[in-house]
Amino acid sequence: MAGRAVTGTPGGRTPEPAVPLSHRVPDLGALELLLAVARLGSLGRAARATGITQPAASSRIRSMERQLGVALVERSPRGSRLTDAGALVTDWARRVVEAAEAFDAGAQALRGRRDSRLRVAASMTIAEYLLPGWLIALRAQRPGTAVSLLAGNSSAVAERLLAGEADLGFVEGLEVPAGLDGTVIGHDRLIVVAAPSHPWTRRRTELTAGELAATPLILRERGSGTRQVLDAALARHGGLADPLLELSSTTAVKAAAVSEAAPSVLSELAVGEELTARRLVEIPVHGLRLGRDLRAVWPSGQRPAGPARDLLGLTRRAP
Amino acid sequence: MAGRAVTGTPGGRTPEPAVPLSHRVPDLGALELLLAVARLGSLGRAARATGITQPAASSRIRSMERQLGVALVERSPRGSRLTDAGALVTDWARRVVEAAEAFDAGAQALRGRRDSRLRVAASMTIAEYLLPGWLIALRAQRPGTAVSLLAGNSSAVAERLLAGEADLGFVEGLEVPAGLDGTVIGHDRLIVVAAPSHPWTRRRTELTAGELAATPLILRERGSGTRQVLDAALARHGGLADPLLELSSTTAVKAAAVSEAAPSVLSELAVGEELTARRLVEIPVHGLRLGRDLRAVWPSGQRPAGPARDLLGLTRRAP
DNA sequence: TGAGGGCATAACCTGGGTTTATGTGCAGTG
DNA sequence: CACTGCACATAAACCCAGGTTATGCCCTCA
Repeated sequence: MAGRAVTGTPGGRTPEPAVPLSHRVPDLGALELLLAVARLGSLGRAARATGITQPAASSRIRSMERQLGVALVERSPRGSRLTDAGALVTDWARRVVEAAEAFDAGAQALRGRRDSRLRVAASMTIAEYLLPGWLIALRAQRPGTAVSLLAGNSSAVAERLLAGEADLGFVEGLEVPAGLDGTVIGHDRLIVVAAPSHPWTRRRTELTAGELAATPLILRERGSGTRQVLDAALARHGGLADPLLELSSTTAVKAAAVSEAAPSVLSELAVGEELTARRLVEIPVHGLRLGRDLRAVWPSGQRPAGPARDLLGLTRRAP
Repeated sequence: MAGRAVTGTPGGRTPEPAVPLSHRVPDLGALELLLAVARLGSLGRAARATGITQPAASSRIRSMERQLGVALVERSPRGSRLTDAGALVTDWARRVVEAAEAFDAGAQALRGRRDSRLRVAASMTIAEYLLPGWLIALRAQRPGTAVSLLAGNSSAVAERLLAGEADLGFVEGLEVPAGLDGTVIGHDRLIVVAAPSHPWTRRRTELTAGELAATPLILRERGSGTRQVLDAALARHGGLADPLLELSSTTAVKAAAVSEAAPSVLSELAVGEELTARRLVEIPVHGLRLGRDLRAVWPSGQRPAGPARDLLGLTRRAP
C-alpha cells in the first residue's frame, strides 16, 4: 500500500535552524516602529505614534540595525529618512505586520464571548484565508463592532444559525443548506499545482482527469473538505490513486509540493501567493471542474441587519 | 489642480490603535513554538526543537492562551494536541512566521558582506516580492550559501554586473541591457485594480485605454518604475490624467485603493494576495498591454556557475 | 508495581526595553 | 547674533517577561 499517513515535515524542508527565527528577526514592536518611522519621517513622532518615548524608539531602531547589520534610517537634525536598504527592509517588515494584523483580527474574533454584537460561523477555508481580511476592513469601517467566530463544516454552520447562536454564516459548497437563505460572495476552485520544475508544467497537451486520477499526489488527509471534493470529482475517472504523501495541514502540503517531485491539488485561496511568486504553477486539467461557490448564509427570512449587514457588504463580489 | 502629492496615510485607513499590535499578538518565538507543538504533538518535544526547556514552553503557551483568551492545546499525560481554535490560530500564526522567514532571508542577504559567495543585484520589485522566497528555497537546497543583495533599477543592476561586483542580476523590462546575456524567468504586468464596490467592477463593456487615461487614479509618485511604464503606455491615448492621490509606497497605494473610491494601477506581483482575497478586483482594459518580462541577467559570455546557477535554477519558469 | 514520558509549579536569575533627565547639533527668527 | 525649537543621543535606574533548575503529580504500559 502506497499511501502512508505522514504527519511530520516532508523531505526537502528547511531544517530546524540552530538559532531560532525569533532571534534573527526583530520583534513585532520593532517592525511596527520602523513602519511608523517610514510613515512619519521622524523617530520622535514614530515613538509617540507607537506609545513609547523618543529615547526608547532611538534605542530600538539602533538595536534593530545592529541585529540586521545594516543602516536603516538616516538621522538628521531635521528628522529621519529611510536608507535604500531601510526601504527594502520596511517593505518586508510590512508583510510581517500585515500577517500579524490578520492574526490579531482572527484571534480577537475567536476570543469573542457569546455576548459579542456579531457572531459569525464560517467554514474552515473561509475562516482561515478570508475572514481575517474582512475583519480588518470591518474594524476600519465600524471600529466598535465586536465579532465572535466559530469555525466548522457546513452542517455545523447551519446548525449554529438555526439555533440562533450565530448571526451570519459562511459556507463553501454547491448548495445552500436547508432552512437558510444565502448569496454567493465569491468562488473557490481546487486546482492542480506542481513545482515549476515538474514535467507537467511543460506539457503541450492538457492533462486529462484520468491521468490526474492515476497519478500519486501529495494531499490532505482523507476527511478534509478538499479531499472529499476531489474524491467525488474523480470517482467517475477511475478514482483517486493512493496518495504519494498524506499530510495534515495545508501548509505542509504546499511545502511538500514545492520541494518534492509530485503535484498536488489545493484550494486556489490557499496557493494564491505561491502562484504569483511562481513557487508553484497551476496545471490546467481538461474537462475537470472543481469549483465551488462561497456563500454568505442566514436563517430563511431573517435578512442580515446591523453589523451582519456591514460585514456582508464588505464580502460581496459586486453589490 | 487635481493631483496633490500626499505622503501620509489616506482617509479610510485604520486609525493608530490605542494599544499597539505587538501587545495583542504573541511574539515570533511564541508563534514558532506553537507551530512546533502542532508539528510534534508534545510541549516537551516542541521545547527541545526550539531550544528551550519544557517548563519554559509550558509557560509560554499558557501565557499565549491567556493573552488570546482561548485554549489552544489540549494537554494530556500522553502529549498535547491542538484544539479546534488552536488549529485555526496555528494557521494564522504560520502566515506570520512565513512572512518573518522571508524577512529573514532578505535581511540576511542585505547584510551580506562583499565577500559573500553569491552576490545578487535585483530590481526593486523583484527584490521585494520574489527574492525572499527564492532565498528561502536556496537555503533549503544549499544551506551553506551566503548571499548578498543589492537593489536598484535596471541600469544600476547592469553596472554592478559589468563591474564584476555582482554574480547574477534580475531586472524587469522590455530588453536586456547592453553587455549582458539573460533569460526570461517570469512575467509581470501592471493591472488596473479597484475595490469590489467600485462601479468599474460592474461594467458590461470592457474599459478602454482612453477611459483609463482620462480617469484620476491612485498612483505611485512620478519617477517610480510602474509610473514610468504607465505614462509611456498611455501617452498615445491622451496621456495620464492628474492622479487623484500620489503616494510613496506600493502598500499605501493598495490601502488607498481598497478604501477609497478610485481605481489604481499596480504590479500584479504586488496585489496577488488582495486579488485572491477579493479586497481588490482586476479591471480588464481593452487593447492595453502593460506586460514586462522578468529576466535573470549576467555579463555576456559568463554563464552563471556554482551558486548563481543554483539560484537561477530555482527561479526559472520551466527549465 | 515500578519505570518513564509528559505537564505543572515554585523559586530564582537575567537582560532587553522602558522611563526620566540631560546633552548636543542644526535651522529658522526677531 | 543670540534665542528658541526640534530632533536625536547618552546615561542611569527600573521592571518584568521569559529563561533555568528542581521537583511533584498523573497517567500508561510492561
